[in-house]
Amino acid sequence: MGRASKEEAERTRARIVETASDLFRASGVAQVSVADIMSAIGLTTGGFYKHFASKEALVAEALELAFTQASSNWRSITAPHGDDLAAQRAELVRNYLRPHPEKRCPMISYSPHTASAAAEDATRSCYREGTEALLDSFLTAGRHEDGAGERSPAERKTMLLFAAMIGARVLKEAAGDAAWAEELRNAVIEAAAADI
Amino acid sequence: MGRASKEEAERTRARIVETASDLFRASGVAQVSVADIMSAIGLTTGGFYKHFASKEALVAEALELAFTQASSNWRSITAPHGDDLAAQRAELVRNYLRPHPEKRCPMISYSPHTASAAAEDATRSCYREGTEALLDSFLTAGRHEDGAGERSPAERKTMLLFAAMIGARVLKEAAGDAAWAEELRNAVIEAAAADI
DNA sequence: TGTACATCAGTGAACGCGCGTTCACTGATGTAC
DNA sequence: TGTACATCAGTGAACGCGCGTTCACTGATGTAC
Repeated sequence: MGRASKEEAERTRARIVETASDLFRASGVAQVSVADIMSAIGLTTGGFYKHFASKEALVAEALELAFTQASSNWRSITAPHGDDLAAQRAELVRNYLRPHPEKRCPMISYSPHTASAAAEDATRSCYREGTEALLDSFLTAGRHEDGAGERSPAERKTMLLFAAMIGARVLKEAAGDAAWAEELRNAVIEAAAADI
Repeated sequence: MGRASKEEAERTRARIVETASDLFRASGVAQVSVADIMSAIGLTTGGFYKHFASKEALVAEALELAFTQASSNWRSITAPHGDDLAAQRAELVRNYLRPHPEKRCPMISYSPHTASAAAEDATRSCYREGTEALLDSFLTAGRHEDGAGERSPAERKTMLLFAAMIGARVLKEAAGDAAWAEELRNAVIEAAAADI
């Protein structure tokens, strides 16, 4: 043991953020303890506080990373469809509503924590900005329209789709298998494919 | 103190469920302790276990009550609009997306708990059935169509709206004030009013 | 109807557990000469 | 370059706290005679 080198320490810090980001995303912030995270990377609990002032301080960084990963994942999904924007958006929705046990959506996984009083302002800002980035990315996958003015009717319909895709997953995750959950999923996918 | 009468005990039990239902709905299951509930009705913690085997057993009953109240609330919203089904549905959406700090939506408040491993099957079934009832109520507010066969295209669009309304609120509650949250809300309301 | 006893709703302290955080300690790393 | 000392990443036990649950106890209610 003994003191770790500067490079090692920096790598440890990064691994804490990466591991926490994955675990929080899979199970939620409240369900994952500091000890869970540290033992997942083979260290003991106490060392955590050499890198972060509190668990909450980690949450903000983990959330930021989760949004970065989600953003890049969305780009990789839309990219193959070139200029066919409706196809891009439809593929995004289809992929979003496919069941992934591990890679859940940060907008959903972190929402209970962020909505609670325990969340610091930094966490909430991060959530706000991360979600806005995903929404923007979703909008440009549906329609090109630069200009910070009013949303076009088409954009407002795309926003409806965005909300629907998230609502469908929230209900699905809470309800598990249910005929209506499958129907909701299909209704959202159909609407995405049909340009509403 | 001493032993309470049968009628009193029955009333106590009912008050526990009512109080828990309100508190869980406002703050989430994990954020409300057994002591919180009991002290809210002026009793001490220990007495709780004369009525329920565990906190989890209460959750299922509280959730059922919350869904019953939400259902009856939805009926009171749609009722004044008589046969104008589009207006019924639009009013439901508008009301749902109005901010109420206390009367949050059980589908949202209970979702983190129900989605977690801590939830018993009874709780999950209750969530499933309660949500199905609200969805059915939302569908018949949008369109009359009895017959358990395939959903009509119009019904599938109404299901999209249902998911969107919930997704918009989840994001709004986590993000708080944000321009895009307001835009999402307006997009969903607009779609409801316009029959999509 | 009156009496003696059993029941059991509610009390409040205690238990056990998990968790976030702290702390004295270790020893390799970094630094000053 | 070599040496002596300070730093500090990581250890692992301990602390404090909140929470779900248990338990011995109280005394009014319910019941059996």
